[in-house]
Amino acid sequence: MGPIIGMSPDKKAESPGVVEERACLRGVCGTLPEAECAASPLATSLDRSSSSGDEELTNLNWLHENLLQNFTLGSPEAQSRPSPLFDIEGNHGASVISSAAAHARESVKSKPPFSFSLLIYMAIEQSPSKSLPVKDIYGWILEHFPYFSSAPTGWKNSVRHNLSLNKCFRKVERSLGKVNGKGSLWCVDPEYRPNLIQALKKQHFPSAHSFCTPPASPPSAFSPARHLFLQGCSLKESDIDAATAMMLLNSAPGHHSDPCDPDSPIDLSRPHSVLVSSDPKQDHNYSSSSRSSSSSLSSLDEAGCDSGQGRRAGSEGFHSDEDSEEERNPRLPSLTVKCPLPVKRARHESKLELDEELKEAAGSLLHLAGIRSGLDLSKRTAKSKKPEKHRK
DNA sequence: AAACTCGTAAACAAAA
DNA sequence: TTTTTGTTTACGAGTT
Repeated sequence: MGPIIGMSPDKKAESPGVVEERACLRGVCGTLPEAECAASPLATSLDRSSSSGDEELTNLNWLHENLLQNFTLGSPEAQSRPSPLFDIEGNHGASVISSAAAHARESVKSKPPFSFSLLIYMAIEQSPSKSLPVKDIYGWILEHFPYFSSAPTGWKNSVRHNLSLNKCFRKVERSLGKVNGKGSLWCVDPEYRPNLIQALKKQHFPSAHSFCTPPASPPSAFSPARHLFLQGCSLKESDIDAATAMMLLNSAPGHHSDPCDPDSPIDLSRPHSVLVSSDPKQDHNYSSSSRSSSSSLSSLDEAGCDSGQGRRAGSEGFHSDEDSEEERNPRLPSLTVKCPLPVKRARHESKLELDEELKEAAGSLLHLAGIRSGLDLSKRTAKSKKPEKHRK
């Protein structure tokens, strides 16, 4: 989706367009000491490009900081220290820095350039237990996206709506003994994590993706050819790749346990974790059959690991034991259904592929330090080229 | 033009 | 009883 779209008429005033899209920077700054935020070379890059209104770069900044710091360095101590990219560009004038910081402060009220599903995903992934109750998801979003603090409360409805309808999220009962609090915990279905990562990438750089990725290319987000191309022509996707890679690393085996997965820690060598389709239709998978979105799970379905049916046969959600849940999710404890052989082969190949991806991810991160100064600020995605008027 | 995604609103039920 | 949580349906708008 576009960064700031789908607003109802009453929200128009709250989505002042591209300029405020820079406020995504604020999402980061909200979690970092302001001085550090201001001193970020990314912020200075923003400042330098601000006159040209390169909102995409801003998005990049946001993604860069938010993902790299909040996700990868999500620990408090990590957040308290400078970004690993902090020194990339060396010193900049204090006025430039303060200007960027001021700009970030100005744009507190802009809507995040992420869909709710991605916001939820980020919230859950950032939690130590990789699961959150709805209330904490609200809290995380509010904390990192102050826009919502002043937004109409309907966004909470949207969050719940997403949790319910989006296959990427699964409901887990609170652990025994923890009776405090209402409702269940929500976690990211590891099966769909790659889709969300993919969505995260595509959310910002759809055109770059389509341009750089051959139609018949393997689903790897780090194809060597594309990677080389990107190094030559644009930093943007490599940024995203790096951020995504960090998320992948963050989800690497042993990194954390996943309440949704009895076999946690998550093993990215699982087919689900590497079956990253380039099909944008797989980014978000609402289970509602009324939206015909079951077809959007084609690759997973074809892998024999997903029934393609909504998970809601009633309101049992994740814990339904009456429907085809076992077929739908081979990772459930009671599961006996196994993926077909071709899928197993794909697992093995995918694991090798993943290793390569992780290696390249590290390369991308290193690469970031080297070519940031060579940013092609003139390159924009189709979406960012759109007239900056509000929709509707 | 059609299918799709996404955001939003709303109604409703269940649980705390 | 009120609030929160979860589900479902519907619709509009933008995108592909």
